[in-house]
Formats: sequence, C-alpha cells, structure tokens
Amino acid sequence: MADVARTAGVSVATVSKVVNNKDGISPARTQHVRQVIADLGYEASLGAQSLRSGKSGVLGMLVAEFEPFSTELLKGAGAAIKKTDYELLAYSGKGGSAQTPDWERKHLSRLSGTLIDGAVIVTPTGGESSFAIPVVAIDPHLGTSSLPTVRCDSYTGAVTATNHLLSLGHRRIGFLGGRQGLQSSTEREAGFRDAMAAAGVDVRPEYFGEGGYQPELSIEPATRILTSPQPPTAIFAANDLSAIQVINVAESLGLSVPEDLSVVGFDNVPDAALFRIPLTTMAQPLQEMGALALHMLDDIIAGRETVTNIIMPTHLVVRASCAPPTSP
Amino acid sequence: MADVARTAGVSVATVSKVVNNKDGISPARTQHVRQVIADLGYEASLGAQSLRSGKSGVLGMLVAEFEPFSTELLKGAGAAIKKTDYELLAYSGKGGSAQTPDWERKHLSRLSGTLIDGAVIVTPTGGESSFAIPVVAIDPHLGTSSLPTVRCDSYTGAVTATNHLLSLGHRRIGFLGGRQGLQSSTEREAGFRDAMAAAGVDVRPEYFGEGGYQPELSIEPATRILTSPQPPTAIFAANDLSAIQVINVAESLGLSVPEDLSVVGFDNVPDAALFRIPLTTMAQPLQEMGALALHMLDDIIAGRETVTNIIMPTHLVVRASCAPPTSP
DNA sequence: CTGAAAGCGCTAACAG
DNA sequence: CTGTTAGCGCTTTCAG
Repeated sequence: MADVARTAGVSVATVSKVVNNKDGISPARTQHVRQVIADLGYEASLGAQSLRSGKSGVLGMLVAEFEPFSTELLKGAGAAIKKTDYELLAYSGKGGSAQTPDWERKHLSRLSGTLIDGAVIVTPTGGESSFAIPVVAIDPHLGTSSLPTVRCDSYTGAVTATNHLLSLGHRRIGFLGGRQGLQSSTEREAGFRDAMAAAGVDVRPEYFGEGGYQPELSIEPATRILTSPQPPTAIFAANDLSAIQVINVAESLGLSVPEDLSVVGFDNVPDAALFRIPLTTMAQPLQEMGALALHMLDDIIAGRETVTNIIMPTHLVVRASCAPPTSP
Repeated sequence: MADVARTAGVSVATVSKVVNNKDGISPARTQHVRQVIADLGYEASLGAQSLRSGKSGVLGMLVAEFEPFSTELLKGAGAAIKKTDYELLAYSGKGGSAQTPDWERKHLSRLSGTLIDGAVIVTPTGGESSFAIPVVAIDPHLGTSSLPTVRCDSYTGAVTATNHLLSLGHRRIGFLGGRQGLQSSTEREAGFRDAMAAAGVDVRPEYFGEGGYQPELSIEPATRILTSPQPPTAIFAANDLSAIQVINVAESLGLSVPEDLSVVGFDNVPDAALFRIPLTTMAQPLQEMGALALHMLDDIIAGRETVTNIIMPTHLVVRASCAPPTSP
C-alpha cells in the first residue's frame, strides 16, 4: 500500500479510503489511485486489514484433517459460500490423526479476530461451547449441545444398519465404534445395542472395539475381534474408513468379504463406493450438511433468525460388502 | 496476550518470548506464564504474529472453487503436510465459476506475507510467473511454464482416450474442450486431433465445443453438438464433470448412454465412478499430485534441491459409459 | 477533501 | 533476565 501511495502521490490513508470505497475522496483522485492500484496489482493484506478493522470477510471451516468426510462437507460449504458475501478458508492443523483434543479451540483462537469472522467446526472434540466468534458445529462432542449444530440421525441410522445385518440372518455381529465422546459415536453404539436387543440377539463384549473413526486406529481392534475364538459373521463399523480397514484386516486374515464376513459402514463417503469391494453403508447427506452449516453461520452473523439444530436423515445404501452368513 | 501479561504480572514481551520459546526468561517465570496461558486458553493470533514476523508457518492451497478436482488434490496435500512443520490452509475466493482470470494473483497477494509462507495454486489462469512467495502450480496456464509445476500427461491421455473410442468402432467422435489457455486443455485437444488423424478419421468442426471444465458451461456446447444434423456416436470430454453433463444433456435429448452415445471423461474424480452411469475416464493420480506439489513447495522454501517439473502418467479406467456404436 | 497520528496484536532490538 | 520502544500494513479519528 505504501508503494501505491508513493506512486500515486497521495497518503496511505487516501489509498485506504479508495480501497474501501469510503467517500470523502475527490472523483479525480479516486480514479487515479484506482489506476495505480490496477497497474501495480496491489491487493490489501488480509492479515493487516482484519487485524486493524476486526472484520475479514472470510468464513472458516476448521477440520482436524482433510480426509474424505471433511472434504465432502467442504464441497457443500464451498457451494454455499457463493450465495454469501464471504470468502471461504479451510484450515487444518498439523496434528493429523494425533490431534490434541481441543484442537478446535486452538485453531479458533488462532484465527478468530484476525482472519475469520465465523467458523464451521467439524467434529470438535472439546466440551467448550462459547467462542469469540460465531460458530456452527458439525457432528460435535457430547457436551457441546449448546452450539448451533448440524448432524445426522446417527441413532436411527445405526438401527437401520444393524437391522440390515440381522435381516440377512446374521446373529454374531461385531461393532467397531467411533471416537470417544463424539455424540455420533455414542448414538451409533446405542442404536446398535438397541437393535440387537429388540431382535433378542445378545451382544458379546469380545465383539466390541473402538477405531476412533480412523483407519490406523482400527487395525488393532478389528484384528482382535476377528481373531476371537468364535468370530462374528458380520461387523458394523461406525464409519466408512474404519469399515474399509475392517475388510482389509479380514482379508489379511484369510477371510473373504462378503462370503465369510459382512461389513456395513456409515457416512457414504466416495471412498466407500470406490473401494474394491463396494461398501454397504448408511449415507449421510454430507455436502448438504456442509452447505446448511455455512448458511446457518451466515444467518447468525447477519443476526437473522435461524434454526440452531439440524438433524439430517440417513439412508441405507446397499452395495457388495454384505451377504447372508454361510455357516451357522 | 495483553490479558495473559496482566494476569501473569509480566510484560507482553515476556509472554511473547515464552510463547516462542526464546531463551532469556527464568525457568520460574516461564513456568508461571505457561500456566497462565493454559488457564486462559490463549493462542497467538496468526494474523498479528505473521504480520510482524513475516512468517506464519502455514502453507496455502489456492483454488478457484472447492469442486471434486481440487478437493482430491487437497486430500493429497493434507496427507503430505503432516510430514512437514507447516499447517495447511485452503482458500477459495467467492467468485466460484465466474472467477476473474487472474484470481490466483489476487488471492496470493492478499494472503502472502501475512498469512502463508508459500502456496500451491490449482489451475491458475493468469500468465504471471513470479510471485512474492514460493509457489508451485498444478495444471497451470500455458505461459506459466517457468513456475515449478505438477501436471499430468494430458496429451498421451487424450490419445489413449480417443483410441479407446476408435477401437470400439466409433468414427463420428465429438470433443468437448476445457478452459481456454490452460495447458492441459490445449494438450487434450491436440491428443484428440492427432489420434483421429493417425486413424485416418476426420474431425468435424460441428463436433467441437468448449465446456470450460465446468458443468454449467457445458450444457450449451453439448446440446449444440448432439443436435447437429448427423450427431456423433461418441464424445470425449476434457474432464469428468463436463462428461457427466454431456450424459445428462444426451439423456434429456432422448439418447441412451452408452447405447446411442459413448462418453469418455478425464480426471477420474470420485464423482465419475459414483455417477449413475459409471464413467469411463482417463485417471490422473490426483491425490499423489497434490502431495507432490506440497512437498516440492516445502523443498523450495527450505532451499532444498528439488525437481521443478513433474509430469504424471494417466491411465484408462473402463466403466459403463462406452460401447460400440449401434448404427453405422 | 486530504494527511498526520494513533493503534489493532504481536515480535525484535535494545536498555537496564 | 526483563521491560521499554518501535513498527509490521492497515483503518480510523481528527485537524487542517
């Protein structure tokens, strides 16, 4: 900006006013400064600009990691942002899967105030529920219910998935859970247990594992479940990525899917369909959810009336990873 | 930070030193300040921090829009960032499909210096080739070849795709091109023309259209090609999203795919496989390309030796959208 | 209408 | 070892 001011022979204050379309600058000067700006290819520094003014015109999508789940949400948010006056910035820490719990608070305080005017946080793990800027959560932690939230109906979805397995004739069914504390994870387990109970089938402790929604963390519990004395004939995994890992583990153990083991996932991320054994799964409308969250955020910032708690339905997508059990 | 300083009874300078692990602070004070920071949940503002220091510890991925192509690249970059000491931020302007040419320069000058230490820019449209911070381009504009670049071998890919159609028996083949000026687009058209010439089949002007790689822009040219007096029996579209649009247009015109019309795309984004008529397409290793670009960027910033021009191979993925022509 | 000056949150000299 | 001072690029009073 200093360059522009010097070249145009005016003060930086004047340039600033031209950039921000403030009035109080003569048409001639305005014109001239605009020209210089164009010539020099100047763009205001987002950091400095919002540091000073407290507004950035940017909305953030905070994720732990860019994996299929969050990028689907991002596509939805990216489509939705076009209808607003904001730009969209997606941010992931470096932690990756080994995220500190509470990463969302860290990221948020790092970015809020100087970089983003509001944020959509994806599967936040902390219990916090009040932040410096407007926030909408997607699939949050259990205690966070006071935040405006978009989620899917995990409980009903889990019941449906379990019933699908049951209706195929399975009785020895395992469950690979998600991440401790996330509401979706708790609900999916509850749905599984209730559906089993309703069918009068008992659940065995040795058929339970926790994969944290992550492929790497799913190997050990999947292996343990599948190598138990009398292994299950089917497994319901709490998300697609861990379901895929279950299949990998099963095959490395010499089992065929779906002949020896049926597997059903949750989410319906693209990877589920693309996997070499197309995965039967409970679909969440992820892009739609991302778009809804972004619109909620926009509404909240603008002070518009808005729903604060959206629960989307799921539906069963039948592909190739499930079959009736072959042995009793 | 002022809060922290006040609560801890020290100056902001001291807090800053503690935050940045500078030495010259007594262990006791350091300990105490750390405690206060933890209690207050303080995180340094990224904007202010990098405004002052000129470093942010963040790498950017600049895209015109979050669509399947760029999000695949983003997944790769997200995986690669974990091996570096940087965090990753993805940024899309609000322009969407109606981006001003030159959006990458705008975004870059807005973010560089105060927010990111380097950037991967996806399908930049401008001719510029020198920026304030290190930059790696993915699939750039024709004139931008002086930038470190990652791309795929579009020419060979286009030849392969065209030959596939030819080998199926097609002779009346249309071509729906990409975006003016992008090197990939030019190469795909050249590959198509050369393959046709090599087979001794001539190309008809009325079978050519330009879809800008975008679904919305593909409707009109696709309609025009398919309603020409003697329509083609096959179309090669320069990317998957426009190929999918071609199929939509064809069906709305009463044509069946692949019976009446074969369609082959390019990219192999997840959507290609998920489309109701799974798309035959030329696959690019998108995630790998995103990861490579990020590593190149990291190397360049660190002053490490690195390749500056990577061209990845493509391969044909046969799905359901192509068949031999039924009528002569 | 225009510019000088103060200050956003932070870091980098430099004194003490 | 610690605090004071200056200033990153920008916006915003406030005088002129």
